[in-house]
Amino acid sequence: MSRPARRDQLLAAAERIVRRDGVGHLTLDAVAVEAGTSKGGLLYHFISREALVTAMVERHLADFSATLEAAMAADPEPRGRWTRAYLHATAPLGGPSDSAAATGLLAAMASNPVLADPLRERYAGWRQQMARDGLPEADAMIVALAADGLWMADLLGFAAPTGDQRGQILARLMELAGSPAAAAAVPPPETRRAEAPAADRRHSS
Amino acid sequence: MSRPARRDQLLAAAERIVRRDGVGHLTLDAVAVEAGTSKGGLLYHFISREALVTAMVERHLADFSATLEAAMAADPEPRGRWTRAYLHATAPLGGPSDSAAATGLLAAMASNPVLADPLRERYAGWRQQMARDGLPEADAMIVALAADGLWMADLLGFAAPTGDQRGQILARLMELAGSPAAAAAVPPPETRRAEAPAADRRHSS
DNA sequence: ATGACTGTACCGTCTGGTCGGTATAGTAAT
DNA sequence: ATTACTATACCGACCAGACGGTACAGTCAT
Repeated sequence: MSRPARRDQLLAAAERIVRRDGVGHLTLDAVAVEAGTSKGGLLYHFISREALVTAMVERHLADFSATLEAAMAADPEPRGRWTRAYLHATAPLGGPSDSAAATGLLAAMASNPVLADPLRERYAGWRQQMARDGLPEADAMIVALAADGLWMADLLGFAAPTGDQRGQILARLMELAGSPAAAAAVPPPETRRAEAPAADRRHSS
Repeated sequence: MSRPARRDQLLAAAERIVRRDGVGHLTLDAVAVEAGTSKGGLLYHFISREALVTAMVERHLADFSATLEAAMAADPEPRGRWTRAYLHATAPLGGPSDSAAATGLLAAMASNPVLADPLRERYAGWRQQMARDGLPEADAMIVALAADGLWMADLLGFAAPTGDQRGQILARLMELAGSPAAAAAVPPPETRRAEAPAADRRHSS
């Protein structure tokens, strides 16, 4: 198997473990078993546990950046474009993004907070971009912060709004982010009939 | 030393470790040393590591509830009172609450996500109260989510806005939460021409 | 003396990491 | 085609230390 493909498999296994069992269970053995390989095999691709966690952070960062830039490119209106893209990438309509999510961040914070530094730097950069987005600064920040809050609620299972309510919140945030279409994009509550109850995934363990 | 006082010291030590070194370093030995006692002494007060983490969660919950209720009692205007109190308790003006913070939540999520269930239940209850707060639901939710986002930024060190900018954001959130005073506190954008660059704002409340 | 509390030695288990070895594929000289 | 050699990918036994937890012997105010 090709080297990058194998690395991806291992990273995916690590993410699955964090999501399913919690950061505390992210051990080399567990990752190896989850990926269907051996600890030796795992350590061949990542020379240490720290290297694995670092790679998880990087992967998460790359995923997020890609989503962000795609959303930017798809938005014709320059004013508030960045803020809307951030909202879209952080808190998508359909609930928690099934992909990398924040497992890397969690893993980093648990073992060594310094490993999350690349993320912190990026974040600081994003904040600066947001200041030049043509929106009242407080409004843009509120949209970003609310997106973060929603993301956290998704991640931790803290009564994250779903379905109809989530749609309304996101529409209102889009409005704050200067989207003229947003107000019209979501019809008033009366028109919208009860949606599918948005994949209720209460994890038990 | 009295029993509850000692317990508090031990919990405080545990919190310090989580904040400083990350959840992964929250071991019985480390907590005992940090608190200036021995593992035996620690285990006398908390029969197991799990009991310690549970107590951390409970402490955090109690702290937060107390702050919340105090803010509620101090607010004469019923409309949006709850939302404003939540904002105040979650994201105080002066930056991250120096007290328990969320270390308990982090510790729980790392070792066993189920331990955070009491928090989840409370949270669900709060959300219900928010729905009966007399505010447009989406607005109330956005305030709460932004508060959560700010709290997270404080906790993880993710470019959390400080000083002047933080003040403006909180004022705008108060406005969204229906506070009539908030709108007056911060003049509209037109009036606010190029402001003094964050002249270290000492928190008044 | 009693009971609340603390210190210390220890146990079994788990964890990150090392290390010697194996299997396979490719290359190139004969 | 055979042989010899090399590089890559992977395996799994093993180790030293850390971990949660137990047992028990103090200590000290009442």
